[in-house]
Amino acid sequence: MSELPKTYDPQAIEAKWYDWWKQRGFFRAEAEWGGQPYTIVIPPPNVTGILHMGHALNETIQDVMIRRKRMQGFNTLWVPGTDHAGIATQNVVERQLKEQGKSRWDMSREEFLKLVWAWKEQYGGTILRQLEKLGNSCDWSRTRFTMDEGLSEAVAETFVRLYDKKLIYRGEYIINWCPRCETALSDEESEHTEQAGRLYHIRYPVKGGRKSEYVVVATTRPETMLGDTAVAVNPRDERYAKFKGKTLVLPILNREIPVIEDDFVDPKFGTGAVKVTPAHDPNDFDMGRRHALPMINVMTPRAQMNENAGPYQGMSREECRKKLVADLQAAGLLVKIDEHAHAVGHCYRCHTAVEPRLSPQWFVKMKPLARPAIDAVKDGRIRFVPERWSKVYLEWMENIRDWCISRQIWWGHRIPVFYCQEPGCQHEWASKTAPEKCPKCGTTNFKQDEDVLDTWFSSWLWPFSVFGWPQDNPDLRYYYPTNDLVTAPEIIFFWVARMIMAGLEFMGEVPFRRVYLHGTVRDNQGRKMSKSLGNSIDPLSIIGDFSADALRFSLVALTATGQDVYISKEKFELGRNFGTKIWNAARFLQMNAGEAPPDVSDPDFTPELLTADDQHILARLHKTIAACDENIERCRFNDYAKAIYDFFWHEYCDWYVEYAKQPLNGTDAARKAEVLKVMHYVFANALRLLHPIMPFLTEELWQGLGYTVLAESVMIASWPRVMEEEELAAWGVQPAAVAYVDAKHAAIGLARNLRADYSLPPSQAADFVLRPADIAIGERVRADRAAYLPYLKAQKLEVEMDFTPAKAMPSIITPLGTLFMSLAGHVDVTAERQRLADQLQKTEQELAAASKRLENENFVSRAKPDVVEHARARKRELQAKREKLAKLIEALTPN
RNA sequence: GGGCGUUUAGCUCAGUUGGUUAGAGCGCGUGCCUCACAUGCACGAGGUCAUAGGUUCGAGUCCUAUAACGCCCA
Repeated sequence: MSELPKTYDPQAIEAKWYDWWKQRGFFRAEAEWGGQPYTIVIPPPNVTGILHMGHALNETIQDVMIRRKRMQGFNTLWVPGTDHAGIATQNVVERQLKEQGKSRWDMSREEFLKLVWAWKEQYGGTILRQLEKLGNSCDWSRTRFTMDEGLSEAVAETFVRLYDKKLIYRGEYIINWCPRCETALSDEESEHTEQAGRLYHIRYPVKGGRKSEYVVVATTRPETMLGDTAVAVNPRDERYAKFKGKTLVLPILNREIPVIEDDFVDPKFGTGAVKVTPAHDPNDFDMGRRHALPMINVMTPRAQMNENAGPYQGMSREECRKKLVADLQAAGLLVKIDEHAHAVGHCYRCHTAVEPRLSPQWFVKMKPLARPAIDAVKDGRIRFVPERWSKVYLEWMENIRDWCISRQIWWGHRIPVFYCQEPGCQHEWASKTAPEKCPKCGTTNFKQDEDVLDTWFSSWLWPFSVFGWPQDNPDLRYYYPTNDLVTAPEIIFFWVARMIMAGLEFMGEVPFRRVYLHGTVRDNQGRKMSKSLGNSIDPLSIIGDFSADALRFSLVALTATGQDVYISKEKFELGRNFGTKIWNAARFLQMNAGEAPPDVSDPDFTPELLTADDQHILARLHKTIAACDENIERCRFNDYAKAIYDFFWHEYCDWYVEYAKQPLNGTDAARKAEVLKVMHYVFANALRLLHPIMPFLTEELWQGLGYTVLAESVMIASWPRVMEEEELAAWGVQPAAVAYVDAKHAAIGLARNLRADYSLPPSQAADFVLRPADIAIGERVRADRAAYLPYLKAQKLEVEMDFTPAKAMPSIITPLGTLFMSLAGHVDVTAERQRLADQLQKTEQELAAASKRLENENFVSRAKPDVVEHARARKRELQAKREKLAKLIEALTPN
């Protein structure tokens, strides 16, 4: 046991212990070890991702849960990994190609995928290495990637199962199309943002009518009119009754289109007449189907106008809008342009405005999958924390829409559907493995679907695919279902809901019991941290400046359950300062303990040797253990952090360590040994309570203070067990002694106030006399006298049952009795009398309020008995205080 | 348009089942280099708990309405 250095150097220490833990295999878990499992699967970060504060919070919370369960002796497994992030990863590699003046179309699919894999191998693990810096105790030997062989098999398996159950279908529908990524997106991947747009009012003349006969339609997207195949009005809208059955002439293209009637049209919006563009708007698409309208696509996949756009062919959608509006104006067909705010979908990966586009895509029929997943939450098999998120979940699930799972990119799981190319056969089938021939006609002339699957189609299998499903195996049986899922509310729909559906569909069992949704990490002004705003705080730079422990502690302490957290660099001083405090307390203990090995193995305190202060700190420790347990169980991680912070700093350091200095510097060897025993016991337990949130510092001190006699590492030491009052009493911890120390703290506080009232500098000693409230207290204080002196900055403290000051002395009423302060100089009697009179007045006010309450018949008869009793005791206390104050004032009053 | 959240000290936020005198960290003021710690110690100032009603013996806490801010969905 070498001496702890004067200052704590986290950088070297954190790396050292992390490597050691890993090398000792403490993060590992095996099903065959048995016991009760506790499992978490990591929300797999994007393989292109780098660590940000949101991860840091998310990961720290999981690590807190995992580390505590491990210490509690569960067979604890935390599975790490990444997802392949189809679009994002492909974008990264395509950007690289672009820098070389190339595109993926310059090479074969296979060559391109080789490049992506190479990129993944080289850079893809970045975020996982960053998680190690954070201290994550994941079982790295189980690291998974959604494109691994096993996980890919799971994807193919589920696809084929759903395909064969007719829950996956292909069809031509309006989907969200990203013209930059050139792929379909699911509804969830299209993020709506409110934008200042315009509402264009355009005249559509009636065919064969007079010049004054026309219908004015209002649209936010004039360029789509090139694909119009009807104009719709509400059947009950009398303004348009005369146009019923008429044909209009679409301006510019002169296409003849009918006026149709549809209940969908809101007569109050715009002019009450809407253009119908079935190939470019989901609502129009539905109308188009209802009225069997032609569907004309006017754009290319890159959102340029195509051959159906007539004179605008080749223009971008933006250019087309500009030119078209000018042309309409020139033709006198543009009535007006209104300002109009509307929501526009944007690609969640590249933020390009999404183009609703008609195209053949693959979909999962969600309603049948949703039903059991709704029940699982309704009947409590899965609980959300905070509970309110279950409403959000249920609302979405009840109105679920089919999931577009095909993506027109190359990086991802290729859709395992095959098409026979024989003219007479044309068979379509799904297969997990590469087929050799068409199962129907036997030809080898077939081809596989070109598209890949949405990344979330592999992520939704994560809680069981990581354990080797669809292969039955011991891991899967042992670790599934997992226990807790920790994630952010943004991905309830993307991921959480879908995992629940997949778990129930493929495993017949929920994937996890509880979902904890934490808030978003924001900057000091409440803005989301983003690259473009430049307001991000890099967790790694915080680790560099403060330590991973400081990062973890501060983040968790500042984040209330389920609420967003605002942070700035300075806020991490909270954790750093706390770490420093602990470090110094450890040094103090080590300095006093000397070379002797700590006696922590079996706390066998000698009741006669335990002072009230010893008993008090032991009682508080066990209260703190209970608080830590409860708060972690209930996902109140900030309260857990606060409980251990307050105990360590304010109970142990502020009070107990100060009390301990006297016996430690004294000559009573037995007392000294007993105090050291208490300190070690408290410290060894506090380190364990702290370990989940400050793993590195606690390990350094566990080793440094020699607690390895208990366990090789604090990581695998047993989690403290709460002792109830009776058990503590048997141990020598008496409630009366604990109450006495509470009163002592209050009395010392009041005495310090008194010193401050008289502006006594710390250097000036002042002696005190206590007139105790009763004989027993007097005895206690007399025996404990020495403990008061440093706090009171006093030479002596007398205890006199019937003390009457010979001359005027400042005094204060404390729970222990009346405390008098002797001053070297002259006391201003008038000022002292005024001081006491002020206190008397305040007491009178409180007493009046307390009395009034008790005089209320309704209160006495209706409030709970213990509340009434409490109020009575309070009143008696105030009465006694009033009497005492009155006497003190009387004593100062000249006759 | 529908839903959710937030509103408590100068700032950031706790306040759990309605019950004594509403708490913390930071910041601020005053005094301390007290032999573990100035990344520290002691003391202090600072609150009509967003507003208006209601329920109750009793409301920061429950109900209703309003306002402001934020988020999600359409």
